[in-house]
Amino acid sequence: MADTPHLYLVDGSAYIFRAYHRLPPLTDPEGTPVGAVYGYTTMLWKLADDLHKADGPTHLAVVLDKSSHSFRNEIYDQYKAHRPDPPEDLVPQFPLIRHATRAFSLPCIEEPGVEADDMIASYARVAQDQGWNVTIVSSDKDLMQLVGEKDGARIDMLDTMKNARIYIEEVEEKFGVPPEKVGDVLALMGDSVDNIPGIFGVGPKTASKLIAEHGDLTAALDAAADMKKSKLKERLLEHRADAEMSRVLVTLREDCPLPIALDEMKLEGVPPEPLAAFLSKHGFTSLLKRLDAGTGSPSRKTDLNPARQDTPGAAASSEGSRQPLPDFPAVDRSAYECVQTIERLEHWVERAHAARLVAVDTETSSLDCMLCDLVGVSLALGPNDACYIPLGHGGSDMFAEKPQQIDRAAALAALAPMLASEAVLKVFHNGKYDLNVLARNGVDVSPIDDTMIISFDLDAGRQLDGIGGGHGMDELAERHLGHTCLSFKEVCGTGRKAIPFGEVPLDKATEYAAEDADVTWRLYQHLKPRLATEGGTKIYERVDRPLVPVVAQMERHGIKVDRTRLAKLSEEFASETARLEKEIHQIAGTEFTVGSPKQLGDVLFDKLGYKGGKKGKSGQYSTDQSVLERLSGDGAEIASKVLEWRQLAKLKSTYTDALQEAINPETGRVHTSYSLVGAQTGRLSSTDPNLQNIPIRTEIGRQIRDAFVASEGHVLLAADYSQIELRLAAHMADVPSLKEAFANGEDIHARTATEMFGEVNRDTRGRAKTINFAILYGISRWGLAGRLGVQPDEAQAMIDTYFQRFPGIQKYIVRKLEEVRERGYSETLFGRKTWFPRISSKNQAERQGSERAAINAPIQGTSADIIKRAMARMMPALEEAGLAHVRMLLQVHDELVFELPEADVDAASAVIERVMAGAAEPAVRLDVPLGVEIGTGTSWGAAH
DNA sequence: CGGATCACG
DNA sequence: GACGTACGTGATCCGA
Repeated sequence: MADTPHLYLVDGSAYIFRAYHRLPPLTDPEGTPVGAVYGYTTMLWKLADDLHKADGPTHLAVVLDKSSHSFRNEIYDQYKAHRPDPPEDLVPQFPLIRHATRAFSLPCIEEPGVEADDMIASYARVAQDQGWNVTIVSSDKDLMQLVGEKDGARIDMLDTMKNARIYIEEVEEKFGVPPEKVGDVLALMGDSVDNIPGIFGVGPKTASKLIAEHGDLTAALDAAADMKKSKLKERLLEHRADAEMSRVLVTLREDCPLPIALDEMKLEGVPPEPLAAFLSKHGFTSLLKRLDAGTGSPSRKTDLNPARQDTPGAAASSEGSRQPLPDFPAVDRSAYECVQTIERLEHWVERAHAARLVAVDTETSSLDCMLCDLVGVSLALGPNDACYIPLGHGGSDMFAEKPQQIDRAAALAALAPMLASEAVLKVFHNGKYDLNVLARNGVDVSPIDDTMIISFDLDAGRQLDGIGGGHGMDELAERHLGHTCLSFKEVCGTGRKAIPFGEVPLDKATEYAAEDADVTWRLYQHLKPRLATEGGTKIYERVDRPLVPVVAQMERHGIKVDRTRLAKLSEEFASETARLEKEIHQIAGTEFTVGSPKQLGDVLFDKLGYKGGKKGKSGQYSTDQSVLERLSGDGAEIASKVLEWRQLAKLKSTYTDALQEAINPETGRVHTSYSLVGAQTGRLSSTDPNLQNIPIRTEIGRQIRDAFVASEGHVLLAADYSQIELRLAAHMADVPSLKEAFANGEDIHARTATEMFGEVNRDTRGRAKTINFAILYGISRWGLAGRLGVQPDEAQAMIDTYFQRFPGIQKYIVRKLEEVRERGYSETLFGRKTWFPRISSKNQAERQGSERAAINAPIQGTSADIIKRAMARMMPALEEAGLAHVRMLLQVHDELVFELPEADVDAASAVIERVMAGAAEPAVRLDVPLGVEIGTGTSWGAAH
């Protein structure tokens, strides 16, 4: 219905509180905190920009809380009584919210003595009664009471942070009752933030159950009398009055006087001048750019900007730390050159030498850099000053004429000296990929910089909800340059219609490929200076940058696997799983898919009637290992058979089958791909295939390690850091007794057991080990209790003892958390930052999760830094010792795997041990020695 | 495509 | 007995 008006009511006050806690603390050029305001501004922009879109606003108003006093205080003097003062750096942002609203020329409603919720309810109802649709921009649970439809006019809600519409189903999902009953549920459960009492001891679960069962609040309270004796019954009876008063407090007033008329909320367009002034005053440069670049302002009839997909969080986080941008012209793809003659190529190479800095990108026939063919190379020397050199286009149709392009070998020969020249810096985005492709084509590249890694070293962890915090080029272009890159899909299509890049016509290919180089060049100009101003230089230059060529080479080496052995294992696993499956079906008395947790749960707990089935939030019984082990312990034979089936099925599909598939036909080896930006803490991650999770913990799984073998005449050497994270914890938290234990080469878990329990035996050592790990991961009494199989208060006593024996640990945890809360990030000993945007979240689970991660990150991250430094130094050290032929193949977080001639084992072991043990120095002097354990064998399994 | 499960440090 | 319980990853399967 195009002509049905659609009113958007923005709950401004609630938004800024939420934005404040979810966005990083930014300041504008004058030093005023503006993080929440930035989020607010981007939200208004997006809303205003949706004018004329389906379901977008035709009318819009912002509603703010003017004062905290309302009719509710008359009813209940404790209403909102214990609310803490807003944080110091949020206070100056309140007036700015008004300024921002005015800058968009939007009406802003605030009435003394009336809460925003009531005002929103009143406007929503009036509009709905006129037949308008209404969207309330908020996620406040109180407002969910309003959701629904009347005479075809609909009220819904929009949570802009989650970009989610909230309609009847969503409300029912949250409360278990329809919107009109939400008030009854709220009245029972109360609200600690607003200090609404509800009924003590009743939370959302119980509340919604009671209302769903009895219909409404009064009925539920009445029913209490007939309940059987329980705590709940007592409480319902005793606190009935509280609940009834709460019911009034949570009821929204829908009859507030309306200060402005609905018609005045009509959204027609946003005049650009006041908005520009506001954006510029507060340093919101990316928005300002969009305003200038677009057709003027948001919500003009032409859709203003294609580059509007970043979330407030992501945009804000970079906005706040942004350098003033050199004034680059907008990307103009028509400016790019397609280089088709050797003369033109030589011209570009010459210019690259003169510029001494060139952004480079390669295009290939597939995403696997160990299998693909090189299809073209692009270069960029400045904004819009970029070219594409096609080298492998056409050819799928043998009869069609290939487009004109330089002979690949000739072109690479022309490029190679420049790519290898120490005098020309080559900038890539994810250079490891390009390095591998070029190396496979006989071209070495050095020196290089990498914008993906720079972004990671600056902004790891800064994203919220995994949105907008990645380090991919398209994402960074949006975030930092306000530019939308041509997508690969647009160029190559998708699904069955997809074509390889080599079949893309040259004009389109040039636009896509040269743009990538151009954007890389621009990102480099933007990100590189930030390293210096934001303290990222050390970690980038000393740790991550040198690692790129090293890891690239490891990937190219690959590792040999014994295909025959894997195939044999696959067969064994297959026949065993088949046998087990039959037995399982027999016991169950029905054929079902054993691999389906859902079906399995129904069989175990419904059909066979086993007790203790717990359903998770998906409404499905949990059938994980711990559950099955319990059932098996209780004598359920089917459970132990399923466990065995699962283990074998997992090993077969994930390892023995998949690893055979992963053997590269050209090299006969398996080449994983390491991500240098995969883990927030700075660890590497491994994919396609993941070689960092090859089984070792069970005997049957360990057979898979035996299939990783050395080539003829060689052995594999595995070098492990022993207990590196605990050693680092001892150093970083400065715990004398632990440091001493490591210095003396003691068994650290035994030492902990002595300190904690007074004696060492298998039991106390095991407990001590669990506690040691619990400390590294951030601890809760419940978590520890679960692991140790004791009661939470007993676990708490152990934690207390631990902290008493090692007071440095507790001080360290407190200090680190304070630091992260204040600065927003944690730091490793080598200066690697990990950001924790949720560290002060109001959501307890979210906040505590961040706290645990923040305690762990410096330790896990420092360990990652150390092994990375060892890796970067390893080959030069081996070469110096005349061991250049030793090949470093794998890294598994605290382990390095090498392949070498058997005769060199002793010499190489000495070098490897020395490099690994000394990897922290000289940058960091550790108070504990780094222990390294080395083993060798013809297989990886044997090397342990 | 998300959830459940399970492999590793 | 409200909330949800250890940190960091990636691959596979099922089922909507």
